[in-house]
Amino acid sequence: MTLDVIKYAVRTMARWESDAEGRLIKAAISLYDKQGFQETTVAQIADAAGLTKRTFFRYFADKREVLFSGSHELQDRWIAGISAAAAAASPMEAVLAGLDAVADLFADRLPFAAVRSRIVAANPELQERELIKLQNLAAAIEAALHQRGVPDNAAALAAQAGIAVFHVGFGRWVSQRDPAAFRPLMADSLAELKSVVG
Amino acid sequence: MTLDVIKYAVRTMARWESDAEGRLIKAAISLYDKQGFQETTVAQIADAAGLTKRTFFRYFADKREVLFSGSHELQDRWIAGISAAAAAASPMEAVLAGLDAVADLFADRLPFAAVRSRIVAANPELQERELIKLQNLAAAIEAALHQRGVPDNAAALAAQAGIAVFHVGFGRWVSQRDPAAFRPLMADSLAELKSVVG
DNA sequence: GTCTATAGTGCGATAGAC
DNA sequence: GTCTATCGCACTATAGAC
Repeated sequence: MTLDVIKYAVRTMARWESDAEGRLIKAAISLYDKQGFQETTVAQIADAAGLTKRTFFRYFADKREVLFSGSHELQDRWIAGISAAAAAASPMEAVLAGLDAVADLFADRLPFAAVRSRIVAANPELQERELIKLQNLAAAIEAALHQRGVPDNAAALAAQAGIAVFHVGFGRWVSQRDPAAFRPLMADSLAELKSVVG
Repeated sequence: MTLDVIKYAVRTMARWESDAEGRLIKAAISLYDKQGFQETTVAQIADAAGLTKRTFFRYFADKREVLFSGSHELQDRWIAGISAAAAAASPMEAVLAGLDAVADLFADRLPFAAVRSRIVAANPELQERELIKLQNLAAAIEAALHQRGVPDNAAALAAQAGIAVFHVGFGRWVSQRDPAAFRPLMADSLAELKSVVG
């Protein structure tokens, strides 16, 4: 199955450049960073990627979504981490197992994440999208906790607490230089949460 | 100065119906609820309020903002509650003093809030706007804590924790019938947060 | 209040692989 | 001929400029 996909990619490379989606993402980030999000048109992005506007919208529902293609994988890993947590783990322990499971995802992406964060920070529209992605993640976490038998309120609050730890920790991570600081910064963020609510 | 304003209001009441903003809000909510947010045009709202499209945009930056006119007052009260908290109060205690201070704001608005919540829940665009308003509130809380001498990390996490409690508690409040349940539901939400992170 | 530029959509056409 | 990725074009809606 995987082999077929690779074969197909190689074969089609002659006709169409491969990885249209990846090229669109790269072009978009580069342009958003260079000249601003609002100032960049979809036509410019498509052009830079050697594609057309119509193709851009085949991959992304709108101009913002191109910066959030990774959110699915983030969510999948987090949920998988929760499912893999020991049955005896508390709701919060399960949520933190999910957070630990996503750390590897970011190990080699600090430079990318930093640029992306700058772009998002400069644009309210993008911040809105980022927040709803985090809320979707929270909802998925809540559902995963439900499946472990965690009651409504506990699931909702544990999910929100997990997202708060991630959100704050992530902000710290992209503001510094060490890619490996991801887990320690998340641990700091969690410790601080425990300290303030405790 | 104040007298001039009153004179002006009285004079203009004859020519124009008073409280244009309030009429626009009522008209918008009624139409959004009846026929959907996307399906409602700004022209329809203005028409129902006996005003023009141009006037709508003088009061609200866009079609969504009309549902968030109360956010400023919410933020002001919350911040005032924090500032009024005892100097000896912990960061989280200060945040909760702010939360307590906003309770009165909602005492007589449960029917309105319930309709509004239904509208927002049915619309991703509106959810995005709601989330960024909550994040702005979190940022304001964080700043208020800073001013009390609370260090960065603690301020950020206490603010996020407060918003999480409010967000979950508010969702429960609009799902039931008792307007007076606001404070008890917030207390439940807080207790659950303490339980899961503790 | 009119005009322009752009976001975003619907639908059919095309280019190439099988 | 069938399938898929991409393109072309015409269209609506709207935000912003004048």
